[in-house]
Amino acid sequence: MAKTEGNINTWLDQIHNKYKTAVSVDCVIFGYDETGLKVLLIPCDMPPFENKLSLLGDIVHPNETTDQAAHRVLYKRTGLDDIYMEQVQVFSDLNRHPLGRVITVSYYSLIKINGNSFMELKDNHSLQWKNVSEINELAFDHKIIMDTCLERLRKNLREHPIGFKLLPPVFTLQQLQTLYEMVLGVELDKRNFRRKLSHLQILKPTGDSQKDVSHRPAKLYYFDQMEYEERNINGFSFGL
Amino acid sequence: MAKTEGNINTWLDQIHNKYKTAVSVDCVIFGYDETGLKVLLIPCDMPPFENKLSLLGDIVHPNETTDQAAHRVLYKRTGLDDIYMEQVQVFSDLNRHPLGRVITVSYYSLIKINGNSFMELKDNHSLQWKNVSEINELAFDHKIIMDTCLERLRKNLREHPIGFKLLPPVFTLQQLQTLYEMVLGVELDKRNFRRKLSHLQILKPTGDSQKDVSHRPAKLYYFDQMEYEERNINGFSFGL
DNA sequence: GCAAAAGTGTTCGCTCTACACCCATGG
DNA sequence: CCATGGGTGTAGAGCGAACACTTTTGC
Repeated sequence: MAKTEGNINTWLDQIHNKYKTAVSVDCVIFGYDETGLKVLLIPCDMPPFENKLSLLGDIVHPNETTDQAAHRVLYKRTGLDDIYMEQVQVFSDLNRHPLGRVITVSYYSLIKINGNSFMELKDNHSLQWKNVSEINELAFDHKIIMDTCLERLRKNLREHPIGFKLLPPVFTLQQLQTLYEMVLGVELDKRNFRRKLSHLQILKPTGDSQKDVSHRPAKLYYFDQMEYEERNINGFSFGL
Repeated sequence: MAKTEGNINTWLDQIHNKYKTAVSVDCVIFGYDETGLKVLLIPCDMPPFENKLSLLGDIVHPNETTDQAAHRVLYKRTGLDDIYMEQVQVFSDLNRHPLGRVITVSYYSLIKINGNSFMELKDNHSLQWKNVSEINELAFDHKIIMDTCLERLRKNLREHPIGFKLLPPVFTLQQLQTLYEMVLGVELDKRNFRRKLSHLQILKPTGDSQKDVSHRPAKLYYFDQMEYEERNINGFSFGL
């Protein structure tokens, strides 16, 4: 795009001087294990929040979109790319950041805690997974951001097949049901849950079963993305 | 919030110098009349888009949130406040604005075209309503923004009772049905539509009927917001 | 053989869908 | 009395909810 006329070209300069605003992204990185839904947090070193935890975020660089910034933050901290991410909402309260005007774009992402060894790979000595239910306060307005993203996650979990993104590539039906129950905070009927999934035809058995369990071993399944996309051109509802 | 340490305080200054970014809002203002769903547009005077129409937008001021900026834009152009508005999505492509980096937050709002006399009241000589179906291109990336907001509107129209916000305060069931059909692009069964609304119990008859029509006059209804809020603590689906 | 979790069918009520005729008014 | 849109009921199919017992494995 051409930057043409000089007098128009002063426009952005004026804006930068008059309206000093920084733009950041904040990532609510959800993970899941058998103890519940977790969020990846880091200690905050900025006054007055020195003793609080905060979400992972950064200023948006001049040569990247906010989506790219969010992926960059995630990659830098975890070494993971190709991760499901969704833009949620802008937070722009005037005093949300102690150092001045920072408008932030929030994202949530879903990653598999187990099966990813990033915990050892990156400079994440201070990163920690914290159970969502145990998070009472965070630095800045990050608690509100987290709650907003959690609501969005719950809504999307009911409308789209994204729950699998929190589980290992191969899982049992019971694991999947427990995930839904924990994230949505509801109890589900085992038979109804299985019938619904079986009807959707988006899970495929691997042929394998659990090993080394002291009870009847459960069959293992994987989510068939191709099958889903062919079958659900116009989306569907989980209706859970 | 305290701006404390000097060395930390330089942080935002550095950011402003290094990451020159402006933040704007763009409003997709939907209106509706019997000819269809419309969007309020204004001619663009910025090269290279001089002959195109654009959405209504503005830079976010230092003393306002993006929500407030969106309401300000709407009020300044139409004289209307207390209007339904919803934040939709951030657009941040690097070259979306010819004068430099402008990250924009998109909103849509719903207003009643008839029954509002703002067309004469404000400096809107150049504002125009344009049918959504007739909009093929807009300045900047505004067509994409409009399409995104339209999708969001359609989704919300199915999940929440917001259709009334596009109609006069008092309307017939046929008007309401036609609105749904036009915005969603589907045909609805008259009897099923009426049964569903009657079951929801959120429309109340005014007791009046249409006047001066050369056929049986239709009863007039209004949307009872209070009734809805009491009845639907956890929301509901229109399921259309 | 016992503990522990896996796996499996049926009934009931509700909601969605499809569909056709009489009614009230103005001219 | 005719033209125009307003207004109404019913039957069938599909979906969600509730509910209990048998199976397979490890120890």
